[in-house]
Amino acid sequence: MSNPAIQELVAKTAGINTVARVADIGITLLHGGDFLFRMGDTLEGIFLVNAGALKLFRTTESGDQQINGFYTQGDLVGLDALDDGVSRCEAMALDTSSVTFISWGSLLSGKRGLDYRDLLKLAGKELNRESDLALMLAQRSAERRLAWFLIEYSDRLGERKLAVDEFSLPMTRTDIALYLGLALETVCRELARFEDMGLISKNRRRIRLLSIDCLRELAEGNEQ
Amino acid sequence: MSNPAIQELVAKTAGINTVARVADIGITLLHGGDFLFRMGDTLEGIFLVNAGALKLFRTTESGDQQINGFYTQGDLVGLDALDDGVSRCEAMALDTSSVTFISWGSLLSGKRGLDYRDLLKLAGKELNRESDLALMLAQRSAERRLAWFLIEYSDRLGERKLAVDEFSLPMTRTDIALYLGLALETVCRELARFEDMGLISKNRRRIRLLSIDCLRELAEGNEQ
DNA sequence: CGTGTGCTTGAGTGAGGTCAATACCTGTGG
DNA sequence: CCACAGGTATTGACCTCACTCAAGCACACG
Repeated sequence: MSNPAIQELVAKTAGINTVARVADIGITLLHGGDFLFRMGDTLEGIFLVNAGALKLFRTTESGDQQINGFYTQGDLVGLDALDDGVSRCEAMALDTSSVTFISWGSLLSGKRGLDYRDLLKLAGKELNRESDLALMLAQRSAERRLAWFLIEYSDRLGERKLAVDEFSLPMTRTDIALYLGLALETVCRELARFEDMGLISKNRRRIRLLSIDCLRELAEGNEQ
Repeated sequence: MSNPAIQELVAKTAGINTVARVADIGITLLHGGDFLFRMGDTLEGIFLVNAGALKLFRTTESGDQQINGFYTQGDLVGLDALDDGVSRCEAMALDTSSVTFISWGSLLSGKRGLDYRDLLKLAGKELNRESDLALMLAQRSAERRLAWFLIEYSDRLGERKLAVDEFSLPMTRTDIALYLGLALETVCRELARFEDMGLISKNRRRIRLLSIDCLRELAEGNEQ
């Protein structure tokens, strides 16, 4: 998140994550499995993730779920209710997480140094993110999808100045599979293949990228 | 060209169809295959589609393209540049089409009775649309994707008070395939199967939906 | 008329899904 | 400290659906 106003906001709220809910500043603490909001909820603002990780997903009538994205520190969640104020998604904590609620009013009052232009930019970023996901899902190869997933995750860590080549994934293999539109077994197998090829090493959620360049090539669909 | 609305439009704008953009009225006339904008173009506003049809797509480095959506009369195109003003997509006319350019300034000046809230709502709508697409692409079944495509197209015609059960598709089978992440042959075969099942009748681009309810069931993933 | 572009249909194949068995890791209670 | 349970991850065997390659058809246009 390159916006300095948001960076400042993250900095200000760092370290308050032991309080369950601090009404005056709008901080909420969630545990793994807790919902931040459900489908059909009316959202009066957006949530800034201070720590932890959330997944945003939709459930179809036939019961299967599609994960729209994973959100970690510095990300803003809740833009999907921009249309009519009602969320069509559910947001669930993957882990112990802390989020700050920011009402539309407060966001646009100028007190935070943000205006509707920034909000529009954020919406544009989110739009591009969804569009990227759709682009990827339309490519069939499981290898490519998974390489893309790892690279995207790594890149987003890089934006936060965290290590890009070694990290712990906050989500289960099932979540990855739902995100990428694959079977969970395929995710396991593909990861195992990457390990055999010397591209990564892994131990459960702990991942080390041994050849980011090569993974990036795979993600972009270039042969070799 | 049998569509009377388009014929009228062509008559009205006769003689200016070699001009890429008529600045004073902001109307652009496009022919099938013309680009409205390309990847990397800076967009100073959005485009309202008056008539015809456009496809919005992205091309990857490896050359394959993913179609993000089809836009017809009443749709707004160009929100994908909301982030930094630069489009990551290409917009191409599928057919003889007319679009009106609306600059950000003019859009937000209030002259058109719109403000940034409306724009945010539009962005939200677009976000949901992309999200729907991603949701669908993550479902593997070709049958379901195609049923969803037909229903979505029909619903959008309904929003414009047009016939929902009989229409001409403006795009080729290849475009449908790229949109849905399928092979073009699969699109043909699946359509043929729908015809065998008595759900539709078709003749090239001309489609008649014989059982919308049944198609909707298929699209939503409910069995039978 | 031929030629091009888009559409349809067939045959064969392989990537990825499904089902099933096993291993691993963490927490709980005896 | 060990036994057990439940959630998570891995691996194997099998099979299906959709992709690829290929050929033929239909319509539009010069």
